[in-house]
Amino acid sequence: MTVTKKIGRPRTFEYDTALLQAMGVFWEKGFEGTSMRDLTGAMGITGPSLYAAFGDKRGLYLKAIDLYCSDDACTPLVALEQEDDIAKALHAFLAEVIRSATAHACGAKGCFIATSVVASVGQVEGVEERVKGAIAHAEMRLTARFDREVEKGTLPSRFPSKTRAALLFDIRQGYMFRGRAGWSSEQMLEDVPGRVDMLLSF
Amino acid sequence: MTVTKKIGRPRTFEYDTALLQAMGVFWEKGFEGTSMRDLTGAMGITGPSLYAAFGDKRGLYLKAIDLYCSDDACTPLVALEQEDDIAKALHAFLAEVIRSATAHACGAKGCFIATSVVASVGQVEGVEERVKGAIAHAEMRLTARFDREVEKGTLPSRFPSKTRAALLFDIRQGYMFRGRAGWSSEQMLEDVPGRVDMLLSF
DNA sequence: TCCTATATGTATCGATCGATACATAAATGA
DNA sequence: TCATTTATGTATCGATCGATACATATAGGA
Repeated sequence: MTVTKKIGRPRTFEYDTALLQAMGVFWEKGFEGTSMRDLTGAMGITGPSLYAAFGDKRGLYLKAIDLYCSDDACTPLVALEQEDDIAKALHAFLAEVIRSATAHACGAKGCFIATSVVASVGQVEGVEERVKGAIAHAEMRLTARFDREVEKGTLPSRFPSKTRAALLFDIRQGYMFRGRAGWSSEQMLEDVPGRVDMLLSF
Repeated sequence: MTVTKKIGRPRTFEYDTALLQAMGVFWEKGFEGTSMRDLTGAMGITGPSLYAAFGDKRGLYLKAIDLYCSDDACTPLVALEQEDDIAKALHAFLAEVIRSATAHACGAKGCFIATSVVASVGQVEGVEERVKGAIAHAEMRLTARFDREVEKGTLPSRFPSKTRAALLFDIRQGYMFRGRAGWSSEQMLEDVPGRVDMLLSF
């Protein structure tokens, strides 16, 4: 990676770190519930610096959403893709879903998209398309994981990867919702094995 | 029902109707995103009347949540309970879920609790316990519906009513989430039959 | 017909909202 | 060295926020 030198006074804060802090605040308080004071306080920068770097409050919000949806930000998906045994992979996926739903690094509960951003659909321009994109992206990766097993021969060729991926995704939403509502991870982990069996049945 | 006459000047608006209007606004805009101006405008009353009748903004919000959770406010549950044939009942339940997720009477999409109120958990005192209660209440009714079939003998005694009810509830959350994100009812209705079969398998 | 109790409408409160003007600081390029 | 460019810190903008004081209106009870 080349360090491109830019003219002008350099930033005294890390862009990505500040964005991550902002995401945490939005996650917990929602778009309207978050004030500029909340943001500048958590990000450790002043108002003008925030506006110069991220545009306005909405721009920062959309950038936080994009950050959450990018790369390996979704740890359950990463867990699903890294484990070769499909049953273990599904268990790892759901366990990680439950873990992140009850105790995420940023302190908030649930899923940033599913239990926080979703409420701003129709209120903040640019959110709906991003949520739609997040669903499509996640379901694509889930489907691909099932397809991998079909190609390996572990699952039959008639296995409905797409519909099972959709079901798995909805199960994920359920756990995220419960997590936000205060359910304990122990409560939710109980029926994981049974659900894994059902997801793989044919 | 006895009409209890009260002293003092009578209200010029209907309490329940105004509360329903308020719920619609909260549903669409969220707690923080809703202003008193939004509320008084939709409810057709002035600020002082609102405060006199509902306490404050938070009090009105909690009363709106209670209204949504009460009685037959949840039309999918009503559909599930009214149909005797369990397969048809499940289909009717999910069809009604999808219908209400995409085109509810109040104009908002998704589920008031699952895609709007959920974001205010931890932000508005009294919300978390209500969301928890709503989940418990819904799952109880779903479980009872499966148990009814077990008692009838339509489903075997070993049928896991409780875990299937939880799965059905999570499927509901998924549809509500997708509805809020802008999915069409046609898209969602596609895999309903397959999911009904899965819910009834043993 | 008063008295009490409740609801309404007008007008407005202080606080906080998101956003910015302005001067200053710190980097590069000529 | 000096012009240009970008970031920072202070101070503050008008708008809107949730909430209320006050006078007035309308009911039942004595």
